[in-house]
Amino acid sequence: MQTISREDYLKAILKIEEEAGSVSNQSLVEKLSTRPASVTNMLHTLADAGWVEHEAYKGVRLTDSGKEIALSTLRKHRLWEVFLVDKLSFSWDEVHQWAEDLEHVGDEELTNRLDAFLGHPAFDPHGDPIPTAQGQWSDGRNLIPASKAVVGDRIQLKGVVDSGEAYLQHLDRLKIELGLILEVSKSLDFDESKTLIWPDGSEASLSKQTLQNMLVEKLSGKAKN
Amino acid sequence: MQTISREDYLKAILKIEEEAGSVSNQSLVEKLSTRPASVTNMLHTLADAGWVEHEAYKGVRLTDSGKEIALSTLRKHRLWEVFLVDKLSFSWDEVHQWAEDLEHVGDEELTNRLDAFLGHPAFDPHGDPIPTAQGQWSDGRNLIPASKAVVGDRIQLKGVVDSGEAYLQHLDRLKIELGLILEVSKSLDFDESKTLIWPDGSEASLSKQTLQNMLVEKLSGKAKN
DNA sequence: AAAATATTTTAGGCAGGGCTAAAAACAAGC
DNA sequence: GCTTGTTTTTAGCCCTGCCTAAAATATTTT
Repeated sequence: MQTISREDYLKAILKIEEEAGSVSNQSLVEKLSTRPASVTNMLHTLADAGWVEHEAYKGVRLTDSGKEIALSTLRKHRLWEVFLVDKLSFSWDEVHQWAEDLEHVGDEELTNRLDAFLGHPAFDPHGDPIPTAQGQWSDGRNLIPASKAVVGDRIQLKGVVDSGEAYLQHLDRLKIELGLILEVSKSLDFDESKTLIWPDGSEASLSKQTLQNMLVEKLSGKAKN
Repeated sequence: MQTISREDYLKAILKIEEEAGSVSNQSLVEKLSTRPASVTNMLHTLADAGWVEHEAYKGVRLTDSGKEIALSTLRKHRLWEVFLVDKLSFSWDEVHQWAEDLEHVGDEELTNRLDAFLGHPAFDPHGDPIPTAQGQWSDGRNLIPASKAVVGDRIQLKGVVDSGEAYLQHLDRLKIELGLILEVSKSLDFDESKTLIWPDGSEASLSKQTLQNMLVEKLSGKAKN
């Protein structure tokens, strides 16, 4: 039977599979801020339910039914995040905690109605793609970390790698939000920082770390000098 | 610390206090579909937290802090019900279960934003008053059960006593919804049933039980014959 | 390959909240 | 006042999911 904790584990496993390919207990300890023994415990529970395949000391893989639950939970999470930002006017750094709770509420029917009410959004407030009701969620976009952009590029922010509160607030303070178009004006080999130009003409220098977490699309049209 | 179960108990105690004046363990067993021993257990927990005063074998009363939590939970429950009906187009008999989950999500801030988004509704889809952020919720309306109406009265449905799914679906089948205005055309002493006239001119006879659960307002203007 | 280090599992507890069965307290009827 | 029936409490158990400590297995280093 599905519980909040089990859904959280399945969602974490799905995300780690995407990010890293294979899922170690250690990676779950980190992602879920828990203890190794708790992970082993829960993996047994999930394996007994047929949601994961688990071989001792070897790692874990989602089964089809486990992936279905994980995708559904992720879908709910991201739709509720859109709700909180679009309808209740929260900022993108405030919504994660509540979405963690909301993702465990509602069935497919409710989720689909929420989806329709929100206008079938394709991306959540952090630029992450929202799985469809059929469980599709590869977004087909070709995003690169802003750290890979070179001088002269015009780039548009389409997502973030780390959607933690601290990082998002950092972007807020820099007046960087989803959809913003920036131009790379300088690049320092020394610390791999870059200077960017905002649409209003202002400039600022961003650190390598900040740039690595920004997922951008290179715009075809070059900037005019 | 607040948990889902504790909030459920506090809300149940509040409702029983309103309905019956005093709260017995038995009444909680019925309201929460649980067992006597579970109630005793939880009342100890709630008393230790300072949310209720409990004297063995004597009954239980909410403290101020307990009442605050109960009212806040009830407020969230009813606001989410409005959301589900107004925004996601659920019918009034479908929303209770999800609202039971949603009422445990979010803080005051989220609740107040939801309230504003919904346009500060005063009543939920069953006609029950929604407590304000300050915990006021006496609605001042003077509602009577429809069973008290007499022939010739024009009555408007403003709420229901029992908002269980079965009863609400019964009303749906009769094309009775909140705000509907009916006229009493016949009254049978025999079984205390009454015949009512719909705005479209159709008629139907309602049982005593059905009428007792409908909370109505008598409209001042008499019906024209 | 052996030693040192890191990861995972087992063993055994704990807290929350549910349950049953039996005992205790209260309420009613005779 | 006793007896009967109902309500409440106690006692003891179960399940979920967390934890620590220690043992077992992998991996890395030398």
